[in-house]
Amino acid sequence: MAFPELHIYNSLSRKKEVFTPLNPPFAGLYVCGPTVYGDAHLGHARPAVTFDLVFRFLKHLGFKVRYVRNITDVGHLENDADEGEDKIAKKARLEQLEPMEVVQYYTDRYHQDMDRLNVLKPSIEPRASGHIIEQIEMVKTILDAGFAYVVNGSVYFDVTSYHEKYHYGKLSGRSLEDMMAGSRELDGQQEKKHPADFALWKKALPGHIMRWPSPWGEGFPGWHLECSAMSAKYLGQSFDIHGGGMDLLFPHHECEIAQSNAAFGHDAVKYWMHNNMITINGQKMGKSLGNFITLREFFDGSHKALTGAYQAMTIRFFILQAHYRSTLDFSNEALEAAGKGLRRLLHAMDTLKNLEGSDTPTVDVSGLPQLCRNAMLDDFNSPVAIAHLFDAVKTINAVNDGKERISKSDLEILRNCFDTFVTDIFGLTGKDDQAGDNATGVISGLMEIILELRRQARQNKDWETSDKLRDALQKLNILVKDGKDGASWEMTN
RNA sequence: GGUCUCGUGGCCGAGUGGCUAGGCAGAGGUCUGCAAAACCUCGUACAGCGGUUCGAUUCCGCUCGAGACCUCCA
Repeated sequence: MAFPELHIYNSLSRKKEVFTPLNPPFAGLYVCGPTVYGDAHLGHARPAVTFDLVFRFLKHLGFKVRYVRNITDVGHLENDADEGEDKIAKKARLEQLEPMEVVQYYTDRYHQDMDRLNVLKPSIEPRASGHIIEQIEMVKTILDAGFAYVVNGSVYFDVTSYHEKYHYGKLSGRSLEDMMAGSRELDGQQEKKHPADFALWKKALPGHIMRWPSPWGEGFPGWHLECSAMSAKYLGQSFDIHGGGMDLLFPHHECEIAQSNAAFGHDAVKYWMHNNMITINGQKMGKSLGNFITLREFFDGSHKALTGAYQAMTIRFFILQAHYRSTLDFSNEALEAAGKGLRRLLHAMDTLKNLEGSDTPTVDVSGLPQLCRNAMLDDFNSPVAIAHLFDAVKTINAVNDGKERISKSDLEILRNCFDTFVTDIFGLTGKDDQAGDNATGVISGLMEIILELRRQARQNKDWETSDKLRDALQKLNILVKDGKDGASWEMTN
């Protein structure tokens, strides 16, 4: 089977490259998932949606994709005054919970958020805590290869000796000398031979709750090891695409590269993809800055910076309307704009269902699928593909108004194109995700009754009753839309 | 300080050496009992200053400004 030329921007080469899978028709994709010690915020939605798009599009192209996205439940070290305390462990102690209880709680909530964003589940979602053995094995291999050393029950990666044979810093474009200058006093710094050395295995202090036995004593795996170990386990020692946020490029991914080379003797990853950050007031939204808004707060509008609640689909569309390598600035205005645009797009899809073909067409839309496809083949350029779809929206409306005519075959092409791109690839749906299926059914039943009563009132020119119903419904965020063929309604939060 | 991005019309955001995306807002219009919704029409913007070029928003240099990474971060 031949695949069309997909161009992917590779962070390693800093340019777009033609995607050539290692083992067609298979494609391996690994993405750094969340550390589950808090609710996911808008920033977490970016890689989730971005690589969901990659996942969906690769499948659309005919690849058999294995998508691995990990859950980090061992926690990374805190580098503040807490002397190397594990994030998960810290949260656990504060809340008087078992560490795994915290992990379970936030993992479940993460899944709920992802479901609402219509992010497909990855093929495998491995947990770091479930792969301690694999990580220990990898540390052993790196030690045997001579690229690590043991100090005091901890194992450190020896960047200096690694750099003699390989190139440490090739992903981030840093030199060892620079890192020397920029280093600062951290826990364990005295134990390291070089400031850039990083922990593969860390000895657990007495108060540390999360700990596992190892050849070097009780401890826990280093910050970067889990991704190397788990990607190798599920995708092999060489695989196609590794993704994650730009902020992980250094040191996390740089260290992953070093670990893989040290352990396997070659690079593991062919294409590195990095999504850019979401900003708020021009600044990165992030945990450390405390300027984040959780997805749940968006869904229910409870954060004080929000002027209202936003549907999950609005957030998804907002993200897709920007290219994944650009920063995306959040504001209420921008989100509202996205929501309205999305509604227009979905509304046109409805209209499309009812159009009829003509034998004397005045428009030609047969090129649309190729335009959308080409945009996506060019480094997943969803905003351009969406722009093409909006051009088609204009045509759809014109046909609907009787101003233009479309051929039956073009109509079929249009329907397929919207189904394929809007629904399958962009994962945008019009279904209301706020209420459960049961409640939704009841609501639409009630609305039918109410609108029928209102229709009767209007027939009798009883405008007072008609307007009263309309206004009352509006207060419940239900918008009544009077059209030529009667009224319809919509939830507007 | 080091490494690196970016600066597009009121807002969000694509893209390109010449043919000047798209969405939202705004203005006008169609429809409507009114309104809303829906639909149609309308905007030559690319930080500043130089340079290369027949021609630059797009290439180069400088200035100014913003941001990311260098420490956990998506």
